[in-house]
Amino acid sequence: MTKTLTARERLLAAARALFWTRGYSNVSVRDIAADAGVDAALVSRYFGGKQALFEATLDEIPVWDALTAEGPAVLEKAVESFSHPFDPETEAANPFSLLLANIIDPEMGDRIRAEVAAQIAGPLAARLGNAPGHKAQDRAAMLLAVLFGMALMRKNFQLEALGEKSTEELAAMIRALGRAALDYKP
Amino acid sequence: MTKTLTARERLLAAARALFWTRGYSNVSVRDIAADAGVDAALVSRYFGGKQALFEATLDEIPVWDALTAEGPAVLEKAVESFSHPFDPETEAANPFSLLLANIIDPEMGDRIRAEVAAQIAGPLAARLGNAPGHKAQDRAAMLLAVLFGMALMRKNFQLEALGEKSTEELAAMIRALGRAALDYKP
DNA sequence: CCGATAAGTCAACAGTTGTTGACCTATGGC
DNA sequence: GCCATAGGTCAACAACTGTTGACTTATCGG
Repeated sequence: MTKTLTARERLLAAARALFWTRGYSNVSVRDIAADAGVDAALVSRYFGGKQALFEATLDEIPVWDALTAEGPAVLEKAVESFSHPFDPETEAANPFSLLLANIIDPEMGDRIRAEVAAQIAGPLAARLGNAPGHKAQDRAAMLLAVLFGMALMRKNFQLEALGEKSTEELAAMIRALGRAALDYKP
Repeated sequence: MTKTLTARERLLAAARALFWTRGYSNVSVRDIAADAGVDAALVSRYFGGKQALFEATLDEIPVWDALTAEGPAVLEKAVESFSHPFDPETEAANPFSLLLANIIDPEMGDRIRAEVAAQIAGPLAARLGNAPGHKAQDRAAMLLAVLFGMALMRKNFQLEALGEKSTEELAAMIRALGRAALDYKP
């Protein structure tokens, strides 16, 4: 029976939803506490402070689908994970939103950069593999640029052309750009 | 003789440099005043407040090169304006940095979205023009995704693979993705 | 039933934010 | 010389930030 979550759990859930969408320094501990329905002092009590609470939400990032795929499925999984419809509810649990929302942050930018390098860019390059005239790191960077670029245009810049597109149409657009990234030869 | 700038001018210059790189809510009026070497009260005196000062810096955005070009030169100008080496000095005057740094901001996000739609995405789509099976808005959105995506990977996420690249190498990568964007057919 | 301990509230702290009104201080016209 | 005025400083304000320690309340073992 999980009807009554503990205050700690409610804080963590509220923190994730807010941090992942608005960014670290745009969220106060009082905002989080209010959403969780508890006192703000509990953030320091239970987690040790605002920074530690943010760090705790980072531990909840799931492993990226595309990194467990093989061969051509890597691109297809990557495309899939970036073409879901834009729903503000779901968005609070989207790890890529977290990265975008906090990469600008003056306090957490470095932390996010490290996370991306270690959990996303590095593993992706390793999975793409090297080939003659095909530096894996370059193609990984280009693929990520395409994926995050399309997410940015759709969710943050909210370009009119992308707002109305279905999952399939979006997937086709991202797939076309993703192929160009993976086919790139210097 | 412009040896001694007026306090108003120094405030505007400092505000642009800070707002365009760190983002609106990550900069305090005291930060700006300190950089300008004047009192923070002058921000409200001369501009009417922090928001009005930010708005004043938006008026200094130059017209994007690519929007004055014709035919294939549109892509080439666009590529060029996104492949300059990453220099923190120059960056403070880069309008695309401004857009990236403030699109997340809870207070200024809407303002930036409007700016992009009116000054960038709209004009670009108009310049690309429609053709059978070639919706201009779609291709404009994809091109912008490629451009901003690569800028994001290079300057914000600071991917290792892109840090060492020369202007020509970067231009080649962005050009390859840009072509895929403009060639896209649904 | 009773006391210990966990779970949570409350008020207060010191620091920072944007903004305001009172004040100072050069400069130039008469 | 004098004083009006633009140009600028200073101290203070209310609101908000993260964090702390004292306090209250509920739960449960004996």
